[in-house]
Amino acid sequence: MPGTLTWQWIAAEARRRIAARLWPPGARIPDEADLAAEFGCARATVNRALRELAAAGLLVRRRKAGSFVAAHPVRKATFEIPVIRQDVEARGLRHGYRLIVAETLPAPAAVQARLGLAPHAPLLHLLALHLADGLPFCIEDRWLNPAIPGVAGADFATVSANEWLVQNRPFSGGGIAFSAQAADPQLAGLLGCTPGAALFVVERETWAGAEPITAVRLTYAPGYSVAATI
Amino acid sequence: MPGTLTWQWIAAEARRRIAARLWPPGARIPDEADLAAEFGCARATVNRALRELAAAGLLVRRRKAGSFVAAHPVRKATFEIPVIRQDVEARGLRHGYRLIVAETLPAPAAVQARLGLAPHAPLLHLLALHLADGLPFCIEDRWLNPAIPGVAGADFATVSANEWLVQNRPFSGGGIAFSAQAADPQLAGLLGCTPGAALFVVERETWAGAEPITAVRLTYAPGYSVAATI
DNA sequence: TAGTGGTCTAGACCACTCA
DNA sequence: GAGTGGTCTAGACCACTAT
Repeated sequence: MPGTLTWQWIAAEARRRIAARLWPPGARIPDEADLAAEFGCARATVNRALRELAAAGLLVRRRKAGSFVAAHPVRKATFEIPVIRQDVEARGLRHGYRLIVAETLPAPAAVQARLGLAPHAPLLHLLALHLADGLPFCIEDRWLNPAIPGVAGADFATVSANEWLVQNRPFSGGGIAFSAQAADPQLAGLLGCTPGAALFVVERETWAGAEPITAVRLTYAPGYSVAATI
Repeated sequence: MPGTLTWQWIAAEARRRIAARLWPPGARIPDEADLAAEFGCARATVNRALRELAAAGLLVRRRKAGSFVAAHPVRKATFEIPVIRQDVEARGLRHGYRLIVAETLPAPAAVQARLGLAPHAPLLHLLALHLADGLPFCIEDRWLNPAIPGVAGADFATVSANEWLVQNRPFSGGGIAFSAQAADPQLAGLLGCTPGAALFVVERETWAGAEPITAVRLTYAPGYSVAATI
C-alpha cells in the first residue's frame, strides 16, 4: 500500500488476487464502489484499473451483472506491424527495393473476395522485392484499388507501395493473418532459397471506411520471425 | 458533432485530422487544454481520447513537449492466444490429446537461455499431440520448471500442460514468436504430413514474476494460420 | 425496476522534461 | 523555470441488462 501510482497498484493487486485464487476463475469480484472504499480511492480510479485488466483478458465486465474473473484466461499479444524498410533497418541492415511487375488487370477471385469487390474489376497489381544488405528479404505481392487518389501519379518503381500507402493513405481498419507456405519455384527464385523451403507469410487487407484500399501478401525469406511480449 | 459518446467522437475526429493531413506526420497537435476548449468538454475527456490514439501508435506523447503525430505510423495488431482445446473447438471440431513423452532431464542450452536458467538444471520435458476430429492438429513440445507447485501431482497424460497451466499457474509475463519451419521426419510422422511441408510454429516463454514457468514450442499441422483485425 | 459499469465534469496536484 | 501530459477526486448522469 505504499505510494505507488494508484491505478497501477490496484491493477497489480487485482492480478495478485486472481493469481492467488482469492478471486477464482468465473467468480464475481466486488463492485467498483466497494473496491474504491477498500482501497480508499475514487471509483474512477478503480474503474481505470479494472478496465486495463478487462482489456488484458483477465476480467469480463458486464453492466448490472458485475465484473468476473475470466473462466478461460485468453491472453492477448500485441504485435507491431512496421513498414518493411524500418523492419530491415531495425536489424541494422541496409534496405533495398526493386519493382518487378506493375500491371492493371482483373484480380483473382480470392483477392476480389478479400476486398469485397465486384468480379472483373481491374486492380493495380504490383510485385516487388525488398532487400536487406542486398539479399532478398521479402516479396511484396500487392493488389491496389486504382480509385485511390494519388495512385495514378505515384512511382512505385522508386517508392514501395508499402511505404507510399503508409504515408499517403492511412487506413481505418482491416485484417491480418500469419501463416506458413512452402516456396514454389517462382518464390524460391526471387528469394534465393531452395524450392520447398518453409516461408513465413503475412496477408493483410486494409480499408478506408467502407472502401477497400489494398490486399497484400508478404512472403519472407527463410528465418524470418515475428515476436512480441505478453 | 452529434450526440455520440464524447471521447470516442474526439478520437475519431483526431483520426480524421491525421488522415486528412490537417495534422501531418511529425506535427505537434494542440494542447489537451486547447482541444478541450475547442470541443467543449473536460480535459480528462480529451486525455482519454488521445491516450487511445497513442496506444494505437498514431500519436507520440511527451510531457512538456506535447503530442505529436507519429512520423511512421506503426500499426499494431492484437492477437488472442487461446488454449489449444478451445482453438480446436472454436473450429467446430472435437479436441483430442495424447501424451507421447514425459521425462525429466537437463534442457537444451537454447531452452535454458530462453528461460534464464542455470545450465544442467533438470526440467520436465513433455511432448504431446493435440488432435482435431482425430487428425493431428498441433504438437506441444514443452519444458516445464519442476519447482512449480502442483507440477509433481499433475497428470499430464489426461490434461495437457497447456490447459493445466492456464488453470493453475497464471503467468505475469513472457514472450511469443511466430515463424515457419519445414517438417523434419519426426514432425512429419507425428503430424501425418509429408516431410518438408511448411509448418507454422509458435514459441512462447512465460514467467511468474522473476521465476520461469515454461518454454513451449507449438508446431501446427499444415494449413494453420493466425488472424486478427487491425 | 434496480444495480452495475461507462462516461463526463471541474478542479487539483504532481512528474517529467524541454528550453 | 515553466509548460505539458499523467493522474486523482468527488460527484453526477446515463446505458445497459439481469432479475
